[in-house]
Formats: sequence, C-alpha cells, structure tokens
Amino acid sequence: MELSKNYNPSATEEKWYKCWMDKKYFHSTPDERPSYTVVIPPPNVTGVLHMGHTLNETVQDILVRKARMSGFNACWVPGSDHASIATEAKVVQMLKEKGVDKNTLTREEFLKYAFEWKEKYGGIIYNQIAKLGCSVDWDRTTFTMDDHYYKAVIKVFVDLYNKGLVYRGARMINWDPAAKTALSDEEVEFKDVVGKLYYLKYQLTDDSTEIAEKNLHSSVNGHLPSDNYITIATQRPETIMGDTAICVNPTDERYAHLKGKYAIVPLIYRRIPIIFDEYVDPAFGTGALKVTPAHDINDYNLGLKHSLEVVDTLNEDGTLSEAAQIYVGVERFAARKKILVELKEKGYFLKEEEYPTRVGYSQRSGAVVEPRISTQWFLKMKEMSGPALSAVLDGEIKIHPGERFLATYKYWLENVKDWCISRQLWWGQQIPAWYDEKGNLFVAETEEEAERLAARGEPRATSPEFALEGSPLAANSPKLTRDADVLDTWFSSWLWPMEVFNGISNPGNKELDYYYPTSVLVTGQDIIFFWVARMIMAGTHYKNAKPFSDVYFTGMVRDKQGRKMSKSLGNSPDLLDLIDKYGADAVRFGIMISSPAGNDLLFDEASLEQGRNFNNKLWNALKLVKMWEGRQMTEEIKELIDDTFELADETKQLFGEIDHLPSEEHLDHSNYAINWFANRLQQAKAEVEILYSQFRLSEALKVIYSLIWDDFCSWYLEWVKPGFEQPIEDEVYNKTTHFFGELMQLLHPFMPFITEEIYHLLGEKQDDLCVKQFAAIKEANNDVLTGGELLKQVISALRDARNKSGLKPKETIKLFIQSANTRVYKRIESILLKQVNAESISYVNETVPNATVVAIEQDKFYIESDKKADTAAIKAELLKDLDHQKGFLQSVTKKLSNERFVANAKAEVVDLEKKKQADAEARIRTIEESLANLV
RNA sequence: GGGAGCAUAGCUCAGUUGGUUUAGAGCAUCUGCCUUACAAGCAGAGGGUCCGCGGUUCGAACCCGUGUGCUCCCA
Repeated sequence: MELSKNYNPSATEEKWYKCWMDKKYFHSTPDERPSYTVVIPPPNVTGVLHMGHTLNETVQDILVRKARMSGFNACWVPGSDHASIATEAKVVQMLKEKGVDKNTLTREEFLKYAFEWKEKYGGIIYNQIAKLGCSVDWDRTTFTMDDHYYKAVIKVFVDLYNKGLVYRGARMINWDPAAKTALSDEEVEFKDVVGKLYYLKYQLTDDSTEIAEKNLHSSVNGHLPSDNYITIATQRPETIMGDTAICVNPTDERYAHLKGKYAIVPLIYRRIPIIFDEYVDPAFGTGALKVTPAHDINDYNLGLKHSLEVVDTLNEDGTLSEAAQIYVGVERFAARKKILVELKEKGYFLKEEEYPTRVGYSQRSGAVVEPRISTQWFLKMKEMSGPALSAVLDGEIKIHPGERFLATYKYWLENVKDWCISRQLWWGQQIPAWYDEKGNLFVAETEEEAERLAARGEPRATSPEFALEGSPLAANSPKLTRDADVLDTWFSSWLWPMEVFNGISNPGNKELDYYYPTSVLVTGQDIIFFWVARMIMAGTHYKNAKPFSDVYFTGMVRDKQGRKMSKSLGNSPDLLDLIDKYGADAVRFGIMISSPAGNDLLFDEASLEQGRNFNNKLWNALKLVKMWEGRQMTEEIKELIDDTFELADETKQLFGEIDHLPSEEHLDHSNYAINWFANRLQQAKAEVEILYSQFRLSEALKVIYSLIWDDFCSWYLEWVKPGFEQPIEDEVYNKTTHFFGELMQLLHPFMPFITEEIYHLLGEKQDDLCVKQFAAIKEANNDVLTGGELLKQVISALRDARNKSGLKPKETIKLFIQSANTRVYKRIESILLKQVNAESISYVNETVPNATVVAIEQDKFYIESDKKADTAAIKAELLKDLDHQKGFLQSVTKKLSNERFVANAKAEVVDLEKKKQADAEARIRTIEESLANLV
C-alpha cells in the first residue's frame, strides 16, 4: 500500500470516531469492573467551545481513555447547561432583531422561542466535542432542563424549603439592570476603576417643623441660602434623593454640635436627621456620610440599626423612579451628569477629586451592578457548608495541584453568606411556589399539591426568616398564582454528578450506586465557588457522599501576550478552524504540551504546529517501517537462498536481486538495539504511570514525545535500519512493529486518531487501540539502559568532534578506540560505524598521533581523516573542558577535605563525592595526555 | 485592607525529604547538511548572578527572614 507523503488528519479522524461509535466503545453500562466516572462540566447550551473548554475536555478525555485502557469501566457523561441569564439574553436579543419585544410575549410564547433557539444552536458544542475526539457516552447526554432534571431541581427546592433551608425575604441583593434580575454574590465581578468623589453641601437646620422645609424650598429659589451647611463626600450624587440621614462619628468633635439637628437634601429639599455611628471613618472624605439605605449595603445596615426610612429611587432598569422626584425615567449615569450640573448651578457643589474605587459588574451582562432591596429566595449556607468543608480538609476530596486552593476554599466556606437563588427570568426552572390572593405562600412540587396545601391552609412557612406577611386563610379553596421567577442556573448544576444518573429524581437506583461518587472532576478554578463547592454541598447533603474523589483544576487559557481570551479582543481562535488546519490530535497535543495543572496556559499556535509536526514524524516513521514490510528475511527464506543460491521467482519479486544476506553482525547489533529499547520502553512507561497518578499530564506527554521522537526514531530506528534496499531480519521487523504499536498505545489517550490509524496500518489487527488493555509494566534492566546511554553519548560526542573538525557528513573517518573494556564497543561496532560514518574501527593501547581525540568517561576515541585536523580548535576545546573539570574537581576536593562534611553527611553522599573525585581526576589525566599528544 | 501563589536560558516550564558530575527539557536562535522515512526534517552548538539582600547548614535553586516585581482570590 502506498502511504501519502504527509499525514492527512481529517479523513482519518472522521473514520475512527465513527468506528468507535459504531462499536459502542464509549457507551458504558454497569458491570463487574470498577467504574471510572467523569461528568463533563456542562457548557452553555447555545455556546461554542472556547480554548478553555478545549483544554478541559482534552484533559478529561486523556484521563477517561487511559482508564478505559487500564481495566476500568470508563463512563464520561456529556451534557449542557441551560445557562439561564446568558441564554435568555441571547434569545431576547434575537427577538429584538426580529422586532419582537419580550414584554409583549407571554411566558409560554417566550419559552417556545427559547427552546427553538436551543434546538438550533444546542448541537454546536456537541459537534465540537466529537470533533475533538472526546470519548463521551452520547447515550447519556444530559441537559439541565431535561424533564427528569427539571423535576429533580424542583424536588430539591421543595425539600430544602420544607427543611427550613430555603426562605423568601427582602434583602439587599445585587441587581443587574440590564438583565433585570437579581444576581448572587458570586456573579458580581469587581474591577478597579478611578472614580470621582464629589463634595456636596447640605443645608443645616435645627427647625424640626415641616414649615421650615417649605420655606426653604420657596424662599430662595432653591439656592443654598447661607453658610450654615455640612459637606459630605459621595461617589454617587444621583442617589441623594434616596438619602434618609447624614451620619458622623460620635467621637468627631467637628460635628459634635450637630446633635439633634437636621440637614436638607439638595434639589428635593427633604429634611433628614443627623445621626451618629462608629461606622463612619472620620478620616474619609469630610467625615460626614450621606446615608442612602436603598442603594448601598453599608447604608442599608446603618439604616436597619437606626430605623431609617428606605427610599428606592431607581427602577429595575436602572432609570430614576418616581420616588426620586426629579429626573424620573432618566438613566442613572445620565442622571448623575444632570444632577451635578444642577448642584453646581445652585451652589451645592464644592469640589470633586479623583478616587480609586471598585465597581461591581454583572458577570453575564457586563452592566454595573446596583445594590437593591428586593424580595428574593435564599438558601441558608451555614448549614450546607460544614460537611463540604470537612470533605476537603480531611483529604476525602483531593485537589490538584496541591494545596493551592485550600485556603481560598476554606475561607469562602467559612464566610459564605446566604445564596440568592431566584432570578427574574423565564428561562430556567420556575420556582414551585404559589400565592393566594392574600399573599399566602404554598411551596409544592406541583400546582395540585399547592392547591391541596392551600385548601388545608398550610402555608408551610417553616423558616423564621420568612418575610412575607401572612394573613388568616379563607376556608374555601383560593385562586393561586405561581411565583414568576426561575432558579439560579447553579441551583440546577450543583446536582449534576447525581442527576445525570437520575440520582435525585430516582434515588438509590443501580446506576447511581455504580457510578457515584465520580472519579475526577476537571474544571477551571474560576468556578470553584459557583460550582465545585456547591456540588460538594449537594453531594454530602443528598448522598451523604462526596461527588468526586479528585478535582483537577486547569488554568486559564490566555493568549501569547498573557491576555485573557475574549470575544472583544478577538484573540480566541475558533476550535473547528484549528482542527481543520492542524488536525484534532495536533490541537490536543499543542494545548497539553504546555499546560501543567493549575498554571495558566499561554496559548500559542506554534505549539499546535509542533503537534502537527509530531503527527508527521509518526507518519514518516510508519513509512519507513512499511518499506521494510515484505522485505523480512525469515528463516525459511534464508534457507531457501542458502541451499539453492538461486532465487525463486516469487522471492525475487519480493526482494529483487539480493547480493548478500543480512549479516550475523547486523542481527547482533539489532538485538542490542532491541534489548535496549525494550528496557527503555518499560522505563518510560513506569514514569508515565507515576505522572498520570499525579495528574501531571503535560509531563507525561513530554516523556512520551521524547521517547518516540528521540529514542525510537532518532536512535532505535537508525540502529536497526538495514542498508539501502537490503532485507531485514524477520525478528527485528516483528519487534520493531511491536514496539511501534506499544508506543501508539501509550500515546493514544493524548492523540487518539493518528495512533489508532497507525496501529492498524502496522499490520492486520483484530482489536482497536481505543479499548486495548495496557500490559503490565516490567522492570527495566539498569545495566542495559546505562549501556544504551553510553552508546548515545559516544555517538554524539564523535559527531560533535566531526562537526568541529569541519568534516562534511559524507566524509568518512577512521576510528580508533582506546579502552580497558573493548568488548563493550565490539558488540556495537556496526552501529557505531554507521552512526558516525566511519570506514573502520580499530582498537589501540596507545595514543594515535595527529588525530582528533574525544574522551568519554575513561575511554578515548581518535578520529583520523584525510582532512587535516584543526589542532588549534581541538586544543581550545580540550583546554576549555580541562578548565571545567579542574573547577569541578576543586569543588569536590574542597568538600571532601572539609572534616565536618565527612563527619556529618550520609555515607552514600560521601562515597558519591569520592567517585566524582576519582572520575574527574581520571578525565583530567586523559585530557592532559591528549593535549600532550597534540603538537 | 486581608489571604494565596509565582519569580530558574530569548520564551514556556521541569527540578522529588537540602547532596545524583560546578543547573535540565521543549520552543526559538546559530552552524553544517536536499544522508536512499521525514527540510513540517537530520546532525551539532551556543545560551543561566536559579529576582536582590541577609540568615540557617559541612553543604541552599530548594529551608527561614526581608526587600522588589507580577498574578489570582476575598472585602
């Protein structure tokens, strides 16, 4: 068969993925083998895979494929997340482009559009996952809004409500004015910005009558009438209409005289009290704080303490509300500008200064988050966090890499606040709570059940924090209205490792028992609180068992310049384009080769190119080996040739004219090479195994890469390669294809497609690499390995010497070896001849004059050629080496002459130093002899 | 402001309880090669004050302290 010049990934990839699917290799059902379960972190259903996902999925596939080839029943569950805010925003945008306003639709109509959208775009990520070669069990694909999943989420909500862990209440929450929904604390991202601090004057009065307020309003046309004022500093002048007090520190003497007085809010002229509280930092601004309980969490708490009125001056879309009295309907930041102009005109404005501050942005919409008082649903976290904390602290769940995230995790869980789980959206699991006309609340899995509760008058308001005022129930069955809100997406994804096996909807089922707890969770460190911690909570709460044994955190994928990948920067490449360009294996290689666990990955297409080149290297090695196929010299053929000396026609067809048989020598040195590589392979396999167990996958890949490229291709294949158009011994050929197959197996988890292809091209195969089980690792023989390393070292040194002597590759040399142990070199003579292009090798007991000399350990090699040696250069080299050796000897000798070292250090260490000393001395002698020999 | 981490070759990173030939790899660079698998290649080479300073130790890239710079998390 003719092999193409270069490897062509696309056809191969499609062929093998289909084959694996047809043979149901990825499908798992419980059996007697141990399970190895991985649940995919479900990407957003209408999203595309970015490079971060690509890294995560690749890592998971490597682990899953490795497990599948190591005796485990591997099960990798794919799926996607409904991503309520993100998806709803996309659908709203799509409708807007069509000229449809969401507000004109009913909930049902909107959801119909949303599901259409999901059907249309939901397949994209699945296609990408398949293209990447991920060995997921497609029969288990789960979506967080699947029927059973939806029911599970509802069930959990009702259960937690009945346990008193879920409650409804008015709280200061994070409001996203763009998406018009509440957010959890975790969904707010803070950025440092340079803001402005505005200094404003508030008129003071001690008159507590309403008349004073009115007089002020009318008498001076709203201008600041006197010098009797207090100055406050604020970043948000547009919220002054919501001010309900001015607060100063009770120890602040500057303001001690203001006790019992009032201030007048500029522009709207509301009278507000001056209050005193330790909370205020006298050193900040003017030491006087305007208190706006509706729009700042600290002010809110201050308001609670001092029983202040709450005036909410903002609408849900971020425009000023009726309560603001002025600029009603104007967007908050536009209003800020207008108000500043008016404050200046009317003399209330003193000055402004720049001020470094932090602004919270919505993770989903990017809008500036507004603290807002709102009635929402919450989950008590204190009760949930205990077991989740101990599971990690006790080492039941291991986090990789190392302890790096432990402190953060601990801090978060110990300080976690209640989780706001309601969202003012339609896309998601609708909260199963119903209200009667009087506002009584009934929480149940179905409307029928809620109706029954209502009929019996059981509001089930078990939480003491329940904030809705109830009223006595009518005895007749009331008309119920369902809560319009949906649950936070993470309130569904925290059940993921259980509910993909129907663990909530059908608890205690056989599959759940078999697959849960899962083996390893691979995810980005950015969702440690959103998701990882909460899955541990849900798992410990509902299964009384951890959801996974290990967590592998991948780093963030950044571009070459270290910037985060983002759409706006345009630095996030398209996965399918990359696969088209380089092939899936090369993409996997490129992304893995430089991504140690937990470290950020600087993505550079150059590493994908390296992957593609590696593909090509493998392909060419295959071409070489295939050239030997059909040229094997079996014993029978050998005998045939020996006996008759005349080739049969069919033999002739196979080999053409053969002028000589493979020599005994060739077989002998090939056996040397085979023996060496067999041991080298075992050694590398053992290393890789350890690296897998430590989740150091990029290290493992490096070991395999260098094993294949350097040891197999550059050394082994060159050592066993027969001469041009010469036959190869059957045994050598078989060993070589066997090694090649083993290498492909070792590499398979990382680069599944090309390895499977080559494995099958190496010869007729009954099995597929995808499910081929790894053989047990044998212990490598150290003497054999050392011998191989010595040979490599000698060859490299001789080639270097050739280079330095200006010898062209084609120019031959005569090699003389001076060694106490010539037997070693005699065995590998023919390899040496070929590798350094020598025409002869002789053994000598004395120095060879006028030859270039190379010293390895205690042996010396003389290179003689027609070309005149550049003695000056050789001398310089030797002197440099001598210098180095002497320096080294000096440091060793110094160490050994230190009595305290000899007395304190371990015996092995001292012995080693002595050996180093002896070696260095021997080498120095060799170099000096060589120098003396150079004239 | 609180916490965590990082700093080793031009770049990205290894370096195991402190001792393993006066620091290793890949990429990039340079030199020589179109050698009968592979120029997407082959054979070589050069390149480091292990961030600065101080300490512990017979011995420090590694442990401790301190300074500087960067990253992340939390408020």
